[in-house]
Amino acid sequence: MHLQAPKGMSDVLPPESGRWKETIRKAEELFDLYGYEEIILPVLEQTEVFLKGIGPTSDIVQKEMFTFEDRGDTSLTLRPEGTAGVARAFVQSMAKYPMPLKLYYQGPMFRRERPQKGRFRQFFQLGVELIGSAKPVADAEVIALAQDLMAALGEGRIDLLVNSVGDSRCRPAYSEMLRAYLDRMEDRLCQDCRRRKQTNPLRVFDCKEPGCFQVVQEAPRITDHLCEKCQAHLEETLELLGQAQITLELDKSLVRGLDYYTRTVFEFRSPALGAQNTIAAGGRYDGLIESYGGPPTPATGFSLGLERLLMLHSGERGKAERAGAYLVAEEAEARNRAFILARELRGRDIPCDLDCLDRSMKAQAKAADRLGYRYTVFLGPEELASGRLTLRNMAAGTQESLSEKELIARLEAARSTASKENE
RNA sequence: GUGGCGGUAGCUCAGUUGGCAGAGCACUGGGUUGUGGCCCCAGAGGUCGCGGGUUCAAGUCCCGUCCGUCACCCCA
Repeated sequence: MHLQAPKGMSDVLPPESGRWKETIRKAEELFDLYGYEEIILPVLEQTEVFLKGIGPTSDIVQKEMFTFEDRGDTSLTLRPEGTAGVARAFVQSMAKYPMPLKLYYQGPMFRRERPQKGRFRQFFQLGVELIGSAKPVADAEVIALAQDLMAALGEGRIDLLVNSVGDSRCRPAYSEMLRAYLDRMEDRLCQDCRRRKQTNPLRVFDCKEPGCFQVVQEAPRITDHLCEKCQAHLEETLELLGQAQITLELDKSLVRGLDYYTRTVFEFRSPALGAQNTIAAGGRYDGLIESYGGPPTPATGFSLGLERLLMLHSGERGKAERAGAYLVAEEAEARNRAFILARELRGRDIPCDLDCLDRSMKAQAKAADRLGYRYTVFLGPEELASGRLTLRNMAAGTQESLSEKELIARLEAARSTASKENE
């Protein structure tokens, strides 16, 4: 029997893992720049958290959650997204914190879907939540932050789509209007949309069937039926984003799958991806925290799919480059010296490595090249006899004979040059 | 949950009307380069996804099953 990772869950191997780490590090730098602090949450929540937050009729809750009974009395679920957990933690422990609260989170999310390009059962999200402000400037800030993330970490064209889905005042009336319209057009809708019409009429806007597309062209848009306050909120948000020189498209058919969204919703999409082309998405959720039993608290945020973001970087894989040295040694005595020298170098923060497979000098030199070390140190028979070591600069192909002391000094000097270059 | 395509060496794949399981890359040893990259020689590496069936004979044909992939559904 072959052991393998569960369906839709993959190992992130080096050197890919290095790119992950680097991307996460840059994102965190940006979060910090905007004044967000990390909240570290459990990967499991009581199932109730997601039922109430995401909505019992949503697909995520209906068929995509990894849910199990914990010793028979509590139903637990692997988190399918991050916002519900943040809201739960807020109500549990942070309701008295000074507002606004600016939080970011990162980690794996889980949805039991059929995997395809850009969609996995375990996927890694980075997200931010700005809690406590109902003002358009809050929406504009998280969108601006997301935009900066795209600019710093994305590649190629990335489109920003924005819309408003209204609030508890204007959305119910609109939903009725839309459903009535769709009822009249029923015979032109596909099977899926006839079902959607009942469960979540807004989603008909997402359908790719040509017939439905035509029907939707003529359909009333939520954006044209917002109440006064939602309308003003949208206009102010767009105004701020315009002033910030952020280019976007007001997409009146943009809707989102999670029930908790109110007013502003947005998505960043790349045409370079497959069918799953949303890299980051989010919006406002003014009712969520109150629905968890907390004080009425407006909030807005977004999350980003790391795998999808990284998929944009096609094939560019530079050879790994390492400061420091690879130590090549032939005979047993030389190998022992290399081992001691490696400890000495590492103690001085100089990266180094050496053979542990008893391989030939040639194979070791090859390894030095493959691993990308800037220097190779040779402890061959000649070096052993003379007591001096050979330091070879791999890029230049030059080398010199040095005492161990001189060699260490040389590598230390090179290390500080290297760290300056990286800044 | 539904559908299309696929599964042969670590990776990418070839394998004829059923007839001894192959190539390139990577890997290991060696030659050459003063000691890596280029080149040359040699070597190691395979339950042909798994189970059943047809056949003298199955990687190849049939059935089932698992896994992967892309799309639908839905979503980061």
